[in-house]
Amino acid sequence: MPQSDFFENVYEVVKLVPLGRVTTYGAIAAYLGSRRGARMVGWAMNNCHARPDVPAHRVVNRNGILTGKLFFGSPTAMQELLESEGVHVCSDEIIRFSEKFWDPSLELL
DNA sequence: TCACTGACTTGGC
DNA sequence: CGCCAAGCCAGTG
Repeated sequence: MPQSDFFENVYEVVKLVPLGRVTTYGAIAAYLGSRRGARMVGWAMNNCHARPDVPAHRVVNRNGILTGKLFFGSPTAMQELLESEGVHVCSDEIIRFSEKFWDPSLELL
């Protein structure tokens, strides 16, 4: 076990997110069992720098806002990545987020 | 063991 | 539509 199974679980779910789709911290946390554990998901993403295979840019808050874009090194890196995958972003907010939203506890059911 | 922190969420004003 | 306070869990010092 690398660091923590919890983190690995988060990474696993994030990696399962289809290209062109996005998910939320709460959704992942809910899938793990703790809806309020969304902070842990964010914390796990903070460690995502140790997991290059984890598309953290596909993880946003429940409002569809690119909350962690500032953590990508470049303030536009996250947006560029999403745009590159077909996800339109405007003012740090994902357009038609409802359609792009991918719920692991729902789609991965 | 205790206390602090954090890329969140929700409810209230 | 905006900001504030509380709740939650796990990791680190």
